[in-house]
Amino acid sequence: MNRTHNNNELKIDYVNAIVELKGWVSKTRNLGGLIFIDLRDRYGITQIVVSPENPNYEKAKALKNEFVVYVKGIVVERENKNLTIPTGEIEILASEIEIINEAKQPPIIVADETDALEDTRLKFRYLDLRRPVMQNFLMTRHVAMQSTREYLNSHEFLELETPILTKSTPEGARDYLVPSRVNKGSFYALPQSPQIFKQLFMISGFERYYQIAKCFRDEDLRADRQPEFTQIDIETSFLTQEEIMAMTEGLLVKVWKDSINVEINAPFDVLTYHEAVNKYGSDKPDRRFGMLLEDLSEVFVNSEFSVFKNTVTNNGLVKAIVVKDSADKYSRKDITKLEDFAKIYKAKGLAWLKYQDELTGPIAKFLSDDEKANVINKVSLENNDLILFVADKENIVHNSLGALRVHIANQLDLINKKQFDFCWVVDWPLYEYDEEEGRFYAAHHPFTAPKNDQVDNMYNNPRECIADAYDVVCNGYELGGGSLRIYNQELQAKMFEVLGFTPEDAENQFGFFIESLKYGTPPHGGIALGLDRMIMLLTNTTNIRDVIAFPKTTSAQCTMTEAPSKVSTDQLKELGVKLDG
RNA sequence: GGUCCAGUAGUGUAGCGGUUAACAUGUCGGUCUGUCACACCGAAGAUCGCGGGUUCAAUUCCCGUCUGGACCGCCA
Repeated sequence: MNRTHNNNELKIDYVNAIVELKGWVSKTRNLGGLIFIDLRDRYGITQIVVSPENPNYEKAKALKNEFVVYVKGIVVERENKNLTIPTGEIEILASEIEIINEAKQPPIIVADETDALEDTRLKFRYLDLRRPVMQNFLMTRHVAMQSTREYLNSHEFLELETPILTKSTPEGARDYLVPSRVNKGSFYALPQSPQIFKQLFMISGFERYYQIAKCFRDEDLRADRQPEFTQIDIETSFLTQEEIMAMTEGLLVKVWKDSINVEINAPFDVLTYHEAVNKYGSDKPDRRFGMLLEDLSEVFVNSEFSVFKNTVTNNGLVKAIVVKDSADKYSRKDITKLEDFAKIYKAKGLAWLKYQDELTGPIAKFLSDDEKANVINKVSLENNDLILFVADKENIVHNSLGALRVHIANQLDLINKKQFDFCWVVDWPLYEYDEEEGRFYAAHHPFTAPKNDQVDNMYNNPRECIADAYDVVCNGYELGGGSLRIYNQELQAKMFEVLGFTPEDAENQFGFFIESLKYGTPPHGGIALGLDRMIMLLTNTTNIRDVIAFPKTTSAQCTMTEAPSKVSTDQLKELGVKLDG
């Protein structure tokens, strides 16, 4: 009782073959006399037909959705063909039907167009994953992973593993902690990324490493963020930034080709961090549409309009985006909604003008004729354009206008959803300054090297110091990021010093690593690509849960297993852990 | 930590200060030999998330809470 074919295999040239199939009952259509059964497996659907004179007729009548069945029969050409499925020209005249297993009525419709909400789908994920769309997402994931391995293997990379139980570090995301039974009071941390280990592989002389690595970060979730996620983690010795970027491009070209048969063009455009932020208001710009940020600060230095003028004189910026040919599409009420949207990003307000023969809008009366002419000129305003201004501190201007730009592009359907726009964002600042804590943080991570000519800036002028760091961006998603690493022990120690570590702190947290740098460390660098986001792009979904087999909800729970869950007091006692209340 | 949206038969939605709580789909029964979202006829199926309050009366209004989702903060 084995199967001879899968349910997507049998075409017109199999007519008269005796075949045996297995699968799930996807749908039955009982016409009173004739019964049609759609038999589904992961490959596709085959139609079974049973007529009243067939000895299996009663059995066929009893079949319900999601029963697992075995069918033996002869392939025949259909009277009425269904050309929308690959097997639609044939059907199986059943000579034997065996119910392998029955099924309860499923809580969700097992078909591409399910009617269930995500809540229900996640609770019955094993049924949700029977749906062909979901199977395709995970199959694409499989192909992308194998394609990645093929590419990296053929470029002399070694797939090496690193520990899941490792050491907590204070920098970066919150750690998931695992109590140690053998060492009561001590904790392992799950890795946020294998960063230090992959650098140690370089020190060990492996030269080219990769790992499809699970990473864990105990931070709040988003549509594109899960607490455990997968990175394609790569590290190389002796390569330049340009070489690493070219290698990454080659990988992405192959993955896109193998997974969805799309040719993407390499090399990708390269933007500096400053260009990206200034033009797009984002360090991960979506370049599939225009509406770039325009700096109009100079126009308003001496303006009568005090809101703009004061912002400029207080080191803020006045920037704007122009929504082409859309003044008539946005009512005052609509613009108020846009303003509310901008306020989410801390903008104090959203000023606007419409150009309909002349500039109109609430702020028009505050602007001189010169200023109006300057605005029109500077951003090449045309009739029926809408211009939206944010005047604020630099990062607020960029954040709010950057988000608004994407928001409006979605509203007006300006984005070609079939397009893949890749670019690199390079020359990142080495540090970020935290106003509240009055200290510098590593913008990337504390092992990122400053550019060669920036070593002095590292401690003399940290705000301006540029790193050898690069992000690869696709359609507004940060697909991956990497850097050349510090391979000089003194420089690494200096880095910790600028970050506010005492020598003792540095020794406690990273002593083994600083020590390792002393034994002949090759220049090295790498990149990590977010596999889940990559699959989102490949499958054109906007929900990371769709491309992860068993994901968590936004409150970091699994509704199916109900993890996380309480544990027994015995278990806690064994670990030496006491609960607070 | 914060803001916003949602929670009503198995599933997805509608609805309303007083209802026999509606529709679709699924389920069950019936008719039907070429369907492929089969069609048609009929039936069953609801603690209106949970707790409290207002009211003569709450599924409906208010407060709290839980769950799901989107976003801000957070994510070296």
